Amino acid sequence: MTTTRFAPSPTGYIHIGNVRSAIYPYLIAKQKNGTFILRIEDTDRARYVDGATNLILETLTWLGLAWNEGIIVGGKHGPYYQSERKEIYHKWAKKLIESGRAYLDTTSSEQINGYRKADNVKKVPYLYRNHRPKEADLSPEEILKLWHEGIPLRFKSEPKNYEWHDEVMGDLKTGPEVLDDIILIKADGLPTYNFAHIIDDYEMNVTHIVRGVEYLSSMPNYLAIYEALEINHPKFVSLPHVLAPQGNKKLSKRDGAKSVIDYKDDGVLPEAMLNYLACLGWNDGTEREIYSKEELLKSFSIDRIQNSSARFDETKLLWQNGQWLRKIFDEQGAGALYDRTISSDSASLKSHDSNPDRDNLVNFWPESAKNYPEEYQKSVLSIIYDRLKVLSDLREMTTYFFEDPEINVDMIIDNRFLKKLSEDELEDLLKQTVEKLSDLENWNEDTLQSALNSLLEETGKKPAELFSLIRIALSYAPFSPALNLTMAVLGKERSLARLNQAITALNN
RNA sequence: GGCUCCUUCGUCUAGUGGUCCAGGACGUCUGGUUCUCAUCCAGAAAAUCGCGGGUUCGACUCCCGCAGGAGUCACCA
Repeated sequence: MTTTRFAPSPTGYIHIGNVRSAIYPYLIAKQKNGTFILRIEDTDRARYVDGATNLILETLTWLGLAWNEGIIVGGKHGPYYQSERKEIYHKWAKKLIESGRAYLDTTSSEQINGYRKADNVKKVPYLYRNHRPKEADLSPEEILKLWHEGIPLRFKSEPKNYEWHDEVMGDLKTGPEVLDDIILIKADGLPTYNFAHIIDDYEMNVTHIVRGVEYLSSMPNYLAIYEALEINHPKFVSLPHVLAPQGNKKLSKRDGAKSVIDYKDDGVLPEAMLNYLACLGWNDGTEREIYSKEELLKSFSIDRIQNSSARFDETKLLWQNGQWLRKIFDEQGAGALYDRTISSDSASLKSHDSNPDRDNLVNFWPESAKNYPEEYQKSVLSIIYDRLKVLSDLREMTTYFFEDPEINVDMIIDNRFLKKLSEDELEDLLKQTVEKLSDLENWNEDTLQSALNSLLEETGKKPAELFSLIRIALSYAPFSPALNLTMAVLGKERSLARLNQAITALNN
């Protein structure tokens, strides 16, 4: 029976750099019909952040990583908050005291700092075990009698070599110099991570510990504890770091690593996020790029996890998102996408009416859209879905077409087709357009199309240049339905007014 | 500094001794298609496989050394 766990501490949000230690254990457990546990490691009361647990729940739920044992859902190995498991840790700690492998740390922090400095000056590595107090030699009975809250309990290490196997990193080994007397139970009576996770994983029958490589250097100390406790250790799966887009640093909150859940508000689909993250540092050896959760469950294997770190690339994430957007739109219709939008923010979109026609996104247009013919609305709908890269753009895009746009000359100047042209030239082209269109007597799609065509001939510009200019001047949108349709819908007066506005804006 | 890990196109990666003068994807550039913009399609540029030795008929692939990068040395996880 495969059992894995995700064991975050509630000290903040889950960011891109550490969410793979939830995704991979989920896949490992679920593909074998095993158990995926969610345990909260809240033994550090100082760093506890209110609401962090909810953020974790929200993130996992959004990604579709359902745990079948843990907080909220319960299970036979609870409680799943470490802060509620104190007695269990103390029971195991006593076992270590009784076997002579744990002792009371009576050293003050000032003393410890002194040792550290002295060792530094002597250029020898600081190890606590070189400075054990005489109380370390007390008999188990005496230690048990003296132990009370306020005194930390330390592991009594024995220097030796360790060799072990990591499912990702392979065979590893270290020398005796890395072993030290680490704290098992802190002065406040709660265990350290180092001790607590070993006990919990054992009691919860965890078969694979999936965690970041930063724990690798602590491995010998953990192995020593397993040994002293006379219990078998799970398999170790160490995940390489995710690097920040720039530099060579591990992605971390300090460097502005974004919360995974923030991407939800940005309009990234959970399918795309899961797909991208799972494939960052893992692949099945084929050239496949798109995986649903079900497909990941089928293809995933631990031995194909990369052992070098990977850089987070938002561009590729957005590409993935575009793929998924289109996939879901094609397979499930606009309503399915809309449901995902409304769950985050529906500021400028009409709120969910009772019994809406889910398959017709037009129902969710802002009020102002009603002033436009249905044909135009539908055209806008298809044009938007063809171009959508990020779901939240939907909100902004509706304003391009249905609200009065805000003038932004930079959009013209920075346009990839227009930046080759001078501002005078742009202004000239717009003036010619206004002149041509002013003469138009019948203002409809057909007459507009022929007017645009002859304008193209007269100016000798490339279609992409002339039409991009007119499009932006008209709608301030980077794309739009066909120009003739747009102008027909806007009407002569409004179209010309917007073009003239753009001319004025260019002048300033 | 000690210890440990890592090192193939800008980025994610394929590659387990010959089929690799290194393949795919993102991004970039060019062209085509669709009503002009997104998509889609085609093509191009892009890695002396970190460096130096060795083993071998033959190495990106095995061994050794070096360099660079990262992680870790808490009563944090």
